[in-house]
Amino acid sequence: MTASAAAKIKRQAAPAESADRPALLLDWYDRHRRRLPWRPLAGERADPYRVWLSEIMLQQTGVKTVGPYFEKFVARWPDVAALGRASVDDVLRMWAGLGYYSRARNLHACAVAVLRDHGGIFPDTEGGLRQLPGIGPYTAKAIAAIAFDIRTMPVDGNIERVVSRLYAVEEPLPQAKPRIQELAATLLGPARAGDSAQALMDIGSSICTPKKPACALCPLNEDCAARLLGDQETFPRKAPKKSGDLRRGAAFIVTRGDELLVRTRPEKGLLGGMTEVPGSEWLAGQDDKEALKQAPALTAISRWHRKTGVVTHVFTHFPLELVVYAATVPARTRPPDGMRWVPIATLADEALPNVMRKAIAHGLDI
DNA sequence: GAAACGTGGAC
DNA sequence: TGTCCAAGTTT
Repeated sequence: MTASAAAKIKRQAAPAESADRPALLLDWYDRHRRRLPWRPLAGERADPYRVWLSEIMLQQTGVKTVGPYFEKFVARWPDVAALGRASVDDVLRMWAGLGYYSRARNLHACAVAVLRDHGGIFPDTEGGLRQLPGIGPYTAKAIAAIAFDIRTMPVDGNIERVVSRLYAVEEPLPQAKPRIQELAATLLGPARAGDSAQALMDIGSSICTPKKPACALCPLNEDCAARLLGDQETFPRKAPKKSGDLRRGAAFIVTRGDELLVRTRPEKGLLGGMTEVPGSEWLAGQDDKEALKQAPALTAISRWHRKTGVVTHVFTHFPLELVVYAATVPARTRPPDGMRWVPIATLADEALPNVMRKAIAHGLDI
């Protein structure tokens, strides 16, 4: 067999090997990368603090949502030392509305640990990063690659989708995670690991989208297995997820002049450490009358006024329906144990999750 | 390994 | 309108 014949057979047998995917990826990134608040200009060194902060905020949260929060945080706390000296309550207040509030606690705990145990300098290894609160396997790899140019491939939801399509991975998620991690790592070149990962993320978010991917624009389209099958949208395979049962409860809006009665939720669990108005438990199959029995014990209240309609909210694992009861009490009425009065005018500064903002708006007719 | 953990946007 | 998805971690 001649050399050219052998080469032809090889091309046909293994087209994936004919393209230098890592180089294609980096070329594409240099021309099309998104400009984002936490990304340095091309060629500039990444700031580990900004990389870390953005990675924590971006966990299960969209780029567009994170933008304003990221700007607020870096304006108030320009480096990890400043954040480490802040109070958890201040951090929680700034985080309010972003969701997944344990991230905010872990963010603060991480800043404190970096300050106390590492002299205010982030560890520059994957293993060192992994030890810090709020930094799991993905985030450790992401910071290592993006901030420290360590040759490792973080795999997020975007990269999972891109890689599962590129190789037409039939195994469903989450079982396929180890396999996808391996395949993703083959897209790493000899250098610029962070840019390789961010190239895949950008492609995943703007080209290799969940619905109707724009394959014509993809630098890896020539030997994408899913595209060759004409089956792009069906990857990644995943088992259907079950939604939780509807839970019901009551929220109690008690006003004393221009002040509102609130309390702080326990540190652990749903909306941990956040501010709320007093309320009943949230249970499946609970009715209004049952929920009203759990109203705060205030003898000054002569009657509850049930507001028309309900407040609905959807959490990750269950939908919620809240009925709202309102009442007013005289000036100088003492708050029940564990509760406090806050001026309605300063509610914007409270660590109020969105479900509570909805309930308060409904109860106050705002 | 599965379940808990927020919220908003897109279709 | 309901469903899916978004730079996952913790228990």
